[in-house]
Amino acid sequence: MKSNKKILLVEDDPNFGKILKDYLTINNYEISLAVNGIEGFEKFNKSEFDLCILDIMMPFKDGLTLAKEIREVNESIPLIFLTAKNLKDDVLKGYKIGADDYLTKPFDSEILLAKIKSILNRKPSVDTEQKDIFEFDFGEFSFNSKLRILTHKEGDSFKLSPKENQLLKMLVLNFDDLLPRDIALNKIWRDANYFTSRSMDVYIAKLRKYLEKDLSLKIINVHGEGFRLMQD
Amino acid sequence: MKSNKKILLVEDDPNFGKILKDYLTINNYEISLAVNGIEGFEKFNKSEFDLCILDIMMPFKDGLTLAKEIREVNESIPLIFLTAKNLKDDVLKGYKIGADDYLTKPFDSEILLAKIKSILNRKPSVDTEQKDIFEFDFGEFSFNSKLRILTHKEGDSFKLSPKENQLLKMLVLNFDDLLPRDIALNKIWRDANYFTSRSMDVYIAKLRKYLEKDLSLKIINVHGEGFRLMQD
DNA sequence: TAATTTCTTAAAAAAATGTTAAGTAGCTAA
DNA sequence: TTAGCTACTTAACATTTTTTTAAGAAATTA
Repeated sequence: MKSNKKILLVEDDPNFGKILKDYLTINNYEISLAVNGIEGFEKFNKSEFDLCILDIMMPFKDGLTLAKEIREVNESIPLIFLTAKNLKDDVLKGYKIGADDYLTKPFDSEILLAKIKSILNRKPSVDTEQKDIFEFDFGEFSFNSKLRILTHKEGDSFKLSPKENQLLKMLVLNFDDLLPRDIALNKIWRDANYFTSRSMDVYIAKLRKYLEKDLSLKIINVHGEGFRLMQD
Repeated sequence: MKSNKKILLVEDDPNFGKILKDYLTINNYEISLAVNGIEGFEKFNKSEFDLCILDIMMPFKDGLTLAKEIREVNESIPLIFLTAKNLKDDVLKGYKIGADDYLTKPFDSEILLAKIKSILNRKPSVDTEQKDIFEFDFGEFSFNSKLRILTHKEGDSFKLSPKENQLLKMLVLNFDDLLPRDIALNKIWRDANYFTSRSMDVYIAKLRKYLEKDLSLKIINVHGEGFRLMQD
């Protein structure tokens, strides 16, 4: 049985990398092996993977930095980190980036295999991402989320900060519909707690200020649920 | 911000269990602590949980056996195992049952927290959230349970509170049929006792007030059983 | 009839949001 | 290097919304 699942393995130790690659190959995964973060990112961009296994400690570009870059391009691909030592800080950073798991070397290969299976067998998640679209028109505004510029018909235009931009983009993508708080927090702030939530409220206030140029547009709150960008 | 996520923690060491429970409680999770597999399964069946943390080594009924029973009833709830030693066999069995993760004692509490967040923040899988119905028509009303708006034909519309909304949704889904009190309490209040029951009565009264715009609709009480939304 | 359950209203308590401003950290240019 | 800029977070206080609790009346059941 061929699993036909494709895994990107980034590991700087060539011996260990080779052995791991062979082991996973025997178990019906298609493995692309990169020896450092730079090569890893190149390979990642060249083809489509189902999972990444990243060593954290690597020369040139470490696994966490690589993970961040990967997350910027693809926000849902599962990431497994390998740590040489049980460095708590690295582990926590990894989770913050959006790791699915981490393993401390030396680890048992069967356990890695079990983890991989467990992750890949998960039901596919809803992909909310719409990567290519970055120009939007709504109300009297046009909004370029790549340049982070919000322009009003009359000529006024605002440069948006990264967070303002992401939040507005999510609101616009869900125009007239609910943008759940948790979803936005986990996507933009990568964590949902009291403080990130308050921070989000501050950003909502900022966006409201921009949008008040068009009186027909409103960001309304659905108490306890989230926000909704709508037009009368 | 209240996370309102409910976790079933099954751990036979009372000291450790208590400390872990407190730690997670501080971090805004609602914890139900059971001291063995038998009690764990009882608690699991009594209310709705978002996640289970199971110690493997326990008297009477070990964590793996409990996990199997839980899986028979609920095939998607995330499971985290705690193992006293790094017993490979247990770990593999755990994954086979459908564990999301395991942690070897002693573990760092922050890491457990990161894992919990990571698991709970996963995007909802396709079959649960996405296909969810949230638009209903009944009597002279249309009801959007996502935006929590109940609209009467004449144009009147009400913003519903989260609890009003959930309760109405359950009534509508069981239109003309009995909605058992316990079911609703466990689902919405996540607990069935005297106080939640009184609270539910209050909400029933509120819903009746909204619905009286359409005289043909009624929420009738089935004494000792529950409520029934019906139309003459 | 006594015990239990439900109805209703009001008040109290808890939680979430709106808004402004101060604090902080990182970056950049003089 | 410092001063200034930007983005973001945190604090503080006001306000709104939601939920719980209490308590007496009414209804139902045994």
